[in-house]
Amino acid sequence: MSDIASRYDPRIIEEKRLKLWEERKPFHAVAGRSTKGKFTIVIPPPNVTGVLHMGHALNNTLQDILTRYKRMQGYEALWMPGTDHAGIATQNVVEKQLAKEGLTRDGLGREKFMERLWEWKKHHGDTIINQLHKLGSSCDWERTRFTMDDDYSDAVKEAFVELYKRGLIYQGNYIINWCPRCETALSDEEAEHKDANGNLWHIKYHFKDDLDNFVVVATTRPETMLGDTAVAVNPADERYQALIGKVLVLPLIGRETKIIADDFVDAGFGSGAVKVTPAHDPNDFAMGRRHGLEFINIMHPNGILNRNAGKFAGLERFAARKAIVKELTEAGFLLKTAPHAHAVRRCYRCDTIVEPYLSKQWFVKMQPLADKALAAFRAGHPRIQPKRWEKVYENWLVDIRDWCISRQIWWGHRVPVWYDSEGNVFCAKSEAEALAQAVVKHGKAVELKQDPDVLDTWFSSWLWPFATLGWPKKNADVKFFYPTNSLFTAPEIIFFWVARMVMAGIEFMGEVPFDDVILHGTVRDAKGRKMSKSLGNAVDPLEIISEYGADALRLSMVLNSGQDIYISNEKFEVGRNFANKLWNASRFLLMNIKPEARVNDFSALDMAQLDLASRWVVSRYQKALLNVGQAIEEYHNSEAVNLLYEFFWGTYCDWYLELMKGRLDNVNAQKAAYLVLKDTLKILHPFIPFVTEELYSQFAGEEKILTLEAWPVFDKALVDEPAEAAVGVLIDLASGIRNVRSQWGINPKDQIVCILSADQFALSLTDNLEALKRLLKVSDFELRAGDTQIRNAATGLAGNITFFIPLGDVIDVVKEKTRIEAEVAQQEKAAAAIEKRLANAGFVSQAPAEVIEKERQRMTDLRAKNKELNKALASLI
RNA sequence: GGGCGAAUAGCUCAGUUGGUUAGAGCAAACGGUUUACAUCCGUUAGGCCGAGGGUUCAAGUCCUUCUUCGCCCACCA
Repeated sequence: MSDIASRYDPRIIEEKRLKLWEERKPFHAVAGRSTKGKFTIVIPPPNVTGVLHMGHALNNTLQDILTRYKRMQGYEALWMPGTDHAGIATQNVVEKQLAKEGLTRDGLGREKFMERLWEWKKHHGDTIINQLHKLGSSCDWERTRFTMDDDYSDAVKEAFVELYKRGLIYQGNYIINWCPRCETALSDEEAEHKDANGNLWHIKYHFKDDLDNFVVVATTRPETMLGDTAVAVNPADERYQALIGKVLVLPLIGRETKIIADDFVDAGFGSGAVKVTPAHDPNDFAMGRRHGLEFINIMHPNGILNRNAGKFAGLERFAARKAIVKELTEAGFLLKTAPHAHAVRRCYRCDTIVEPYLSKQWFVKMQPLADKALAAFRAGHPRIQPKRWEKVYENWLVDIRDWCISRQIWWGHRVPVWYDSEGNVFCAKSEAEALAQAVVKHGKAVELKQDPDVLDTWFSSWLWPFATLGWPKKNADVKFFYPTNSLFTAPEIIFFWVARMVMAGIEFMGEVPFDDVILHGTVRDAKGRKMSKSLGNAVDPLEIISEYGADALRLSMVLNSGQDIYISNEKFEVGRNFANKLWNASRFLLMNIKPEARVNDFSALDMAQLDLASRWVVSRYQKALLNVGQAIEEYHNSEAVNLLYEFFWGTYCDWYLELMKGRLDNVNAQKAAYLVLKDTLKILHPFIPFVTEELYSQFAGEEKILTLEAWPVFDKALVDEPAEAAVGVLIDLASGIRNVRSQWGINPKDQIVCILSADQFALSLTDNLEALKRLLKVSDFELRAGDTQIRNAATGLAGNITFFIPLGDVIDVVKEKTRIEAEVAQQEKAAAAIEKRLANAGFVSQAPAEVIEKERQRMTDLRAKNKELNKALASLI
């Protein structure tokens, strides 16, 4: 240990710790093992296609902090890892790969395509899990789950069949969000609104019996006119009342269409007349149903116009738009084109503009589920942090809409529904069960065909908190670890995932799946932009780990976590430097303390004989321990790290270790120094697991798994307010003077030793030392001049009082004078302000007595301090 | 269009139910280092707390209006 390197190298140490964790598997959680109970977190399963990015790094660091902390506290802590099959995303990846080989999924066929998908999963599926290891995540890796594992599929089928039985799943023809590129339905959440600058085209629809006159309709999607089956006006709109029922002729294609009246129409918008395309617009669909209109689908699923589009058939939808506008213009039907900003829905996976499309899909009836979730939420479950998201969550539940869960892709859980030749539906967990149902119905075996569609990825993820534990089996894990305690995730998936997990939890387990939901910020670059591959501003966590270390990555990220997190390379230096400081402070101790000073706990300290500085640092440590624990419990991680940073660096290293240097022969003090640092390593461990565990092991003389060591217990008896006050004064005094710090010390008899440097101002401190002596009740103290520097100066300039002042310091004395003068003025100003306040009749009559007393005391203190400062000032000149 | 949030030092943020002279880290400038650490130590400078109005003995903190930014939701063709 004495030849321990003076610089911390995270690469070597982290690799070593990771190997040890792999061998010993310390993160494995066993149901029922701890008497203190469980602590459960489920990981937000990253997409199996994913590679670790900064968002994951933050998310997983936060989870790891809490998991390690709870584990140290004696809870049976389970952090459940896993990945999500990410239906559309994964299929897209593999399709791209196929495209490179000149293959398509249709060309390959469902079976072969699925083989390719599984092959891909086998080779690339563990990438992100491996990367999570490197971050130091203390997941129970043996339990790693994938949302398409066999037993997980059982859970998905169970959920579907159960909801179907309960009447909460239905199939129907509705307008849904359709992505023509992915050729699948999307849920409302998967079709994101994005602002776009479009046009509002005003088109003339002429009357059949009066071709010279016309009605003007405005549209942002002129190609949909090919599917128009009515024009609607508001029944109260006087301009159109007489025209209701009249027949119009659709431009370009000549189909006849009627004017209908519907309250939906806003007379104030555009011309007040709306073209109605029931098969290609959700509102028009509703109107179509109300008025019994014809539904004309003009488009193939891939966005190419079909034969209902007449001469425009075969054109892609936007090419068709262009062509139609051109023809309308040429034929004189286009009245005007006005620029129009509006929101367009886009596929959240491929950003393609979504087409409202009429098709037969499976839906979950959400109202009954949402009602229960809402009731639970209003009873306080789950708690959401930060609180401002609570309303967002609540509003979504209030305005709940049914969930379209079928997808026309292949990668995913197949809809567990079979049809007979007549189209009868048999919903069952297996084909055999479906067949049995069919036999009951028909009295004989018939041939069944399974629904070709798969389920929305989120239909499996919403079961994550209990399906990962083994549900629908009622095993010990489910019983012990459910419900989970905390869920850490990004606000983006509050609807996709969080709200739906709550619903599933209530529906299938009878209990909300987590107590707390912590929504953390987005990781951004230094300029505040979201990190993205396309912007090229993404910081790769793996690069940071190899350059600065995983500990540095974690510490810096947590330290910088406010609402959003702004990341740039130099921020990781803070974390790296901290780990190095920790390394060196430990090195210093190990080099300087005797073996018998390496004691186990504070009971080994002889408190009665302990020097002032050690009593001080022990007391400060106890307070840090208390506050850090509290901050972690409240999820205020950045605060916890700040406290630790300040305590370890600012208190322990900058002051205590420096004071220690004067009395390295005191074994009792060595014990204190050792104990405080050893415990500091413990409370730092959840944040920076690698370096702390390595050093802790060095201290122990054997390899330790720090997350399995007990969290230190706060001991109120070790809090020593007088010692804190006394050393506080010392520090106050010393801080004001350049370079005095290392010349201050407290000897084993609790006497202050002041070795004055070549700084004349220091001499003036005699007065302050007298005051300090009184305060500390120290019977005698030494004033000793003489370090190398002073001696050197003295040799050259003996006999002259100015020999204490090296030439450059004259300027410093002047500076010091200026500084004190400014301080005096400032304090006088403050004292005057308080005096004024005290003279204020309203203050005296209305402020609480203790506030007044405090203010009085403050004023007295300020004035007294000023007196002292003035004296010091006088002695300067 | 509806809702939510933010605005404090050059940057990132603290600032507890109104009650010290508004703090810290980073960056900057200056200075230091034979003796754990230059990934170190010290010092300095830098703020009408976004703007206006109000409540109060007292406002960074509470109320109100405005400005700017961010986020979420949304079927006005």
